[in-house]
Amino acid sequence: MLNKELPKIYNSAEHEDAIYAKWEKSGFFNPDNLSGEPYSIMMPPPNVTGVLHLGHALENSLMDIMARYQRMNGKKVLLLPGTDHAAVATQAKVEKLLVEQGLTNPRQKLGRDKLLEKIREYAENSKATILKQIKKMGTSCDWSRLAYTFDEARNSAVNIVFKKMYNDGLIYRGNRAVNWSVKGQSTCSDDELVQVERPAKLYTFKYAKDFPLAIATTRPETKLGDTAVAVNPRDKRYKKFIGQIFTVEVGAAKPLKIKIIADENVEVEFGTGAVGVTPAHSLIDFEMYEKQKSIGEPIGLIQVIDQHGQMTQAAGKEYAGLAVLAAREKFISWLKKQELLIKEEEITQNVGTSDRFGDAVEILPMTQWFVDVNKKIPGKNKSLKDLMREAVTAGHNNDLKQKITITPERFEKIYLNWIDNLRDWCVSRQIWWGHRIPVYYRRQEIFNFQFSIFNENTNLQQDIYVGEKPPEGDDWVQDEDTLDTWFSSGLWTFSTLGWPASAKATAGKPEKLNDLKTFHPTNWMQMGYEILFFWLARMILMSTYALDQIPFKDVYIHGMLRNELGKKFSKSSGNNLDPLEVAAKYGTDALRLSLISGIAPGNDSRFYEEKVEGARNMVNKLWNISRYIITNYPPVPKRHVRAGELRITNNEIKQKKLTQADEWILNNFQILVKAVKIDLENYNFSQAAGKLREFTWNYLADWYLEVCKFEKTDKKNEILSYLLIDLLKLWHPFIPFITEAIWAECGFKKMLIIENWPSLNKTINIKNNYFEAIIGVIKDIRDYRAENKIDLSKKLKVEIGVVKDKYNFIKSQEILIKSLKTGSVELEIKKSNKSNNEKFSIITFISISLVEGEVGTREKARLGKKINNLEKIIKATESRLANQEFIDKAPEAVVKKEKDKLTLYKSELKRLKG
RNA sequence: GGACAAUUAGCUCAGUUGGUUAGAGCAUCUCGUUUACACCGAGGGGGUCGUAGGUUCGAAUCCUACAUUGUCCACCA
Repeated sequence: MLNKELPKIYNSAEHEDAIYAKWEKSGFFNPDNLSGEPYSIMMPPPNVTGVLHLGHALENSLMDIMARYQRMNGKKVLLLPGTDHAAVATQAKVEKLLVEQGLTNPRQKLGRDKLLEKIREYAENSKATILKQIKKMGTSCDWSRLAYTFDEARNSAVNIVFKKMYNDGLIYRGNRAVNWSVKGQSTCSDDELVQVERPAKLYTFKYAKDFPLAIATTRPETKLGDTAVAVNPRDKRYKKFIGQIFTVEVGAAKPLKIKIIADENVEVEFGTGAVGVTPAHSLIDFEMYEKQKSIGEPIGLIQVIDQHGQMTQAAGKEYAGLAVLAAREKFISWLKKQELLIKEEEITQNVGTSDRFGDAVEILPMTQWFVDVNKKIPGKNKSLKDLMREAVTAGHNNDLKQKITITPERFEKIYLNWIDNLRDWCVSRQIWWGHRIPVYYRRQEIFNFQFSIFNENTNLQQDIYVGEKPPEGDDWVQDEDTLDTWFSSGLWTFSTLGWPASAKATAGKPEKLNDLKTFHPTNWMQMGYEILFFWLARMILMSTYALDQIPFKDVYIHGMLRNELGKKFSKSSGNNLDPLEVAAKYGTDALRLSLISGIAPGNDSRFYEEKVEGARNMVNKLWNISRYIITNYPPVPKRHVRAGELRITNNEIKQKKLTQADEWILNNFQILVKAVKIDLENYNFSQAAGKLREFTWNYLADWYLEVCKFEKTDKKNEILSYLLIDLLKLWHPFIPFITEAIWAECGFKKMLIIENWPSLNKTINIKNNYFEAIIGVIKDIRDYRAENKIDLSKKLKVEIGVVKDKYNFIKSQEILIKSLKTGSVELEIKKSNKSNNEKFSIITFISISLVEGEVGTREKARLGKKINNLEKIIKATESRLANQEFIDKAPEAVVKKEKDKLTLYKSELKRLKG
């Protein structure tokens, strides 16, 4: 009757939404309803710019596997969901949409408030979509703690950290060369640049006829702002010029004073060995400028390009107002006319472009807010860089318990290398969608600030207010700029847990006061390697600095998903696989399983529909196995046995209540339970799933269930129930929906999601099991039939020779050998008089009497091949054992194994030849 | 230019401290609709583990060099 209710094919669409609703209603997604040791994972908040893609689907699968596994292990699990306002990305996207709708300059036309309104509308919409999609993935997160990087609680955290950094002198407003997107009218951090290769012209020239050295550049127009030429101090050709100042007239507003300076980084061999230094328009040159200043040999700084990509007054009357390219042409034609141009060559060059707006960035000197990564933190004698470094090496505060481990290890090196090269982090952005910098100025000062191009002597200290809340009095104006989105994302592990504990965030929810204490540092964080620097680094920075704690203990780095050709999935190339469509077609479980199969930590993997198909088949196989067990072996609840409990006593085992097959499957199941635990704890998701698949399909379905059709014993019902129940638990983290659905079919009232993770059954400790040997016999017969093309209906006469003391045993397996898909077999079991001292071989020979004459030659060929192979191995093994060095140096166990193998193979050979 | 990875069956990938006939899934070929499952079952074929050296009793695994592919960083002024 039960089987009538269960269709042959598992229909995912029928179950998924209902099951998710049931889980949600149960309250088990919320750790407040769980007890035990806390375990927390913060979901990397997806941007509110789009929809769920395969990368998200992978991440959700990984996180949910861990969350469910830990929950079943009796932990108080928090998987905290959230979304990211993704400052630049979102504003850029909405502006683009508005432009497409015909609004030419959204910022100007709409103004701050109206544009923000539009962006908010878009973001909220997108947020709702993506959250719905996360639910669709089956992710077991606590929706009551849903967070957003741009809500009030997170804003308060941002302001407080900003203020703390400011007070510690780690955030400063400085005039530095920064990356500027003309199109986006905003700064970008170094990490936000995407390097694009493109052809360029390299011009070699002299500033003036009598200038002693030539320099090369791809940006001639910036040379109107040169203030120095750098040479290597060991360069014999130029050494004598170091320190000299040359005044040249190149058409700029004022004659340029070019100082020859020394810089170790200039390569003597490269080009002319001399570098024109333009501090205003090159990050490296700006560093030289700062260095010169610090050693008391200052050089000038002349800004010749403005924020709109046009030449400034400083570039000279001829150039002012010209676009960069026009200025370049003009300058080149001037050089030609003056006969100063020496060489012109085509090269390819990498240009930093804005990640979000797509234009090549200009380097401009600007007054911006920076996080100083090298300055010592007051009272710490360590810089932020040091904190970031220590957290993954010696441990935060040199405490190994506060050390972050990165899986796979190699990313640790990449991370440390990045930290070494880190410059001060420019955190201010000139876009509107983001946390506004919590800094306030007096009116007249903001006027100066905005229109001063560069004035080192501006001192605004007394007129600046930095704080969580706006200052009193109405003559204060807030800084127009917003913060880099990573500033708020960096706080994610603790800003989501009620830090800072403002009255509002915790009102009426006393238990939440403890969230931070309970769940921080978080236990596990997973992310793609592409945001290692953006995010991992910044979370470590923020958490160690603000909380004096690491943000998480373990980081798991996953690779990127690529399509079957190895290309990145991208919207523009139209090769996108929509995870939701795939889930609709094959089921969410199949999608999840396929995403985590065949992946190794940190490595990219390819994803294609066939993979999902395979996973779907696995899911369906499990469905049918369950269907069969539930139908034919009454479910355990009816027999008043607790889920997963197997009542087998040592006595029963001794009394042979268990058959060879029973022992074999129970043994292998113990091995599986152990292996899955180890794999999950080492984040080997793919391997754990692989082993589950192997057991379920190849052990349970292909052998044990088949055996059960012929071997009827009292214990079968209990064993099968035990196996099914615990197997469902093991599978649950990977394929939560179908396992929960089957669980309900079993008749359990309690949900699978909070069942206890299977533990090892200590009564099952069986040695000397020979079921593998039975399998060997059966396979031999099948193999023979198939190879010799003998019809299953035709009777096959098989003789099995068995050593004396195993005769009764093999006799007892007669029915299995005859029945297990071996076709029609007439079995004759013969006693061999040999004594049995061969551990491995209980069956010494099988001879199959031939039914038809022509089969003889086929069989001879088949045997010949086998014999050949065996002889080869025997020869190799013999020569290995003849090698004295092998005997002397290899471990005893290895030598013994070789010896055993040799005896085994020799007897096997004898059998085949005989 | 620097760093990191990958290179194993037609394809996609495993291979956990070096241990001896190198595994899986898909594809392919042969056979089979026997009431859990054709989203199935049984069986077969297919790899000198990128190349060349080295270490070792023993190497897909460790070392060196090279090749190819990919990624990241730095950038040529």
